[in-house]
This record gives sequence, C-alpha cells and structure tokens, in this order.
Amino acid sequence: MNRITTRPVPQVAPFAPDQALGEHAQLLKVLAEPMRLSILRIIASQNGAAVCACDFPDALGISQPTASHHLKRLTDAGLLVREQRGKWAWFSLAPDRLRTLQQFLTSLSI
Amino acid sequence: MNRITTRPVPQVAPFAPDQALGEHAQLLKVLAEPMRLSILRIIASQNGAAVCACDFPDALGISQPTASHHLKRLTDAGLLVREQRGKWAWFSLAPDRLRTLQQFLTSLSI
DNA sequence: AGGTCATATCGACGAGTGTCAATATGTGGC
DNA sequence: GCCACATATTGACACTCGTCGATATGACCT
Repeated sequence: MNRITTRPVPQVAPFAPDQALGEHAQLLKVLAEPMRLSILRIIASQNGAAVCACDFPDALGISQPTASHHLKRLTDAGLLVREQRGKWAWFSLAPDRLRTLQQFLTSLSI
Repeated sequence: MNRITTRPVPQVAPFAPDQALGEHAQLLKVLAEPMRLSILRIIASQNGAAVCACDFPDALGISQPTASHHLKRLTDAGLLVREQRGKWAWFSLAPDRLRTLQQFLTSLSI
C-alpha cells in the first residue's frame, strides 16, 4: 500500500504578516460588530445620504454614548464622513474603504 | 439667514439588527485577525490547494497550539476545509463564504 | 454672558479572545 | 498492545472592546 508516512516537504515560505494585512484586519475589526453594520445599513438604505446622529439611539435601541462611540469608530476607519449642520452631526457613507476591502477579499478567494 | 434650528424629522425607522447581520458580523470577526488573514493568504497563494497544518507554526512564527486554534476558527466559520492524510491535517480554501460576504459588503456600498 | 440642547469623552464593568505551556487525543508503525 | 509523532484541547494570563451613567464640550439662541 502507498500510505503517506513521511512528513510532507514544506511548500510554504516563512510569511511575515505585512503592514497591509494588519490594516485590512483593523478595518475588518471595525466592521465586525452588529450595531455598526446596522448603522452602515441604515445609511446605505438612504442611498448613502447623510443621516442625523440624533436618530441612531432610538432606531437601534442603544444609549447616546454608545451610538456616538460606534459613529466615531466608523468615521475614524474612513467608512463614514461627519458633517456638522447647526447643532446636529450628520453622517454619510464613504464607500472607498469598502471597495478596497472587497478587492482584498477577492485576492483571498482565487 | 436660513439656519437650521429645529430637530430634523427622523428619516430612520426603528431597526432591529436581524439574524443575517449577526452572522455577517460573526464571519467578519473571524476574518479580523492578522494571523488568520495570513493563513488564508498562504493557502490562496497555492491557488487554494491544501496546505499541511504542520507548516503554519514555522511559517508564521507562532506555537503549534496557536496555529491549531486559528485553523479551527477558520474551519468552523466555513472558510477552510479540513482533510486528514495519514497523521497530517491539510487545509484548503472554501471560497463560498467569502463570496457571500463580498455580496453583503456590496449591498452596503450602494 | 448665560441657557439649552446635541454630541463627545471619561470611568468602570463584564464578556470575549489571542497567546502560550502543559496535557490529551488521534493516527500509523512495530 | 505499545511507542512515536501530529494535532487538538485545557487552563491561565493579558489585552481589547461594547455598554452604560455621569460629565464635559460644543453650537446656537436670546
């Protein structure tokens, strides 16, 4: 019988997780949160147009500090754009980052 | 001047994060880790063909339990397929989950 | 300047997780 | 059965993060 009994020769060269990979992981971490996905979906459902920050606590059933926290994480990650209108803050989609992430995921699919 | 002084009328209906959103978030959590992205990239660089589990500790500079842990997370998430060959475990890409995730990200971009 | 309201920040708590050493489980050869 | 080795699991530790109440900051009006 021709069973395999010897350790396979390594096909894999040493692989240092480069900086780009770390940045992709960082963006994925921001996305990996149901409330933040909900925020993105809400804004996307308005065709990406701006939504008032004041709407999110009620719409999502979370406190105002928590909503503010998530909006900041999304904005810092470059997924949302913040705009001040009078006393209110409005947030709209910045789809570029999502596009580069999709390209990265495509490179993993092959 | 025509400044805005009254609270904007809510455009947003109450939004309960549905189950699908939670599942997407769960998959994104699995992906949001540099070592796991490295594992996926290594396998993708073999055109998705199987790679021996024994190669990852040296290739990534991590311990054997840590490599096993990440391989399990990726397999449980449906991103990898495990196959036993003699004493060795081989892991190959299961690209379907990545594809549905890409479609979901597209639905957020609009 | 002082008041009002929207938003941001702070501090604290609990839950989850990446990592490792130690150990257990599984697989094949004798 | 017993041994050798590949892989999985366990337990412990440090660290991150989602959440909230309390408070601070900021913008506008009078």
